[in-house]
Amino acid sequence: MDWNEERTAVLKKLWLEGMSASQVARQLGGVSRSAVIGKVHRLGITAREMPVRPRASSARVSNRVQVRARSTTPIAPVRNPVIRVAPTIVDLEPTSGILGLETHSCRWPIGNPDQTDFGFCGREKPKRGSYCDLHAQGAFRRFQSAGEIEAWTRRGVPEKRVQQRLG
DNA sequence: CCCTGATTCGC
DNA sequence: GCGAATCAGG
Repeated sequence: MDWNEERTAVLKKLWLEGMSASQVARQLGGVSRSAVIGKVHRLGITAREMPVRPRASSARVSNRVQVRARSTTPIAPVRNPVIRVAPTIVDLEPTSGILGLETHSCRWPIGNPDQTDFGFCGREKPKRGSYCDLHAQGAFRRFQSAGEIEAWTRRGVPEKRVQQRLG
């Protein structure tokens, strides 16, 4: 789905009429809310005229009208597989074993799982994410294909943990 | 949990 | 330019 003139025009119209990004996305079909927001920004039409911003919570006009108005199913968004590789880039002493991990503990594995000194970084991490700032830095890289991963790993990255998730 | 727009950054 | 992931919030 590309932003041809027609779709762009519809986007502008609906957006300037006050539709939310997700509403516009549903209307257009084939694009996500993020795509709409991104496009809106690129078009520079971020600011809409809001004579009186109802301000209050999610400006729902009427629950029952809205529910009934929900139209037929849109599109199954197709996403590429996201494969992440976390190479070992930082050497620190583990501060924790699996059992010592708390919700705030960095999950970065250190050492060889077969060795007794294997553990996890365990240092303070942000609420989001699995790793402390140090380990999160540069730890992730996005790949689109298995071949790309091979190329990367063959580049001499010592330890790797590969997880694949779809969607 | 549902939702909103804003921003970043690999592609 | 594109938009998923993330952020920051209602």
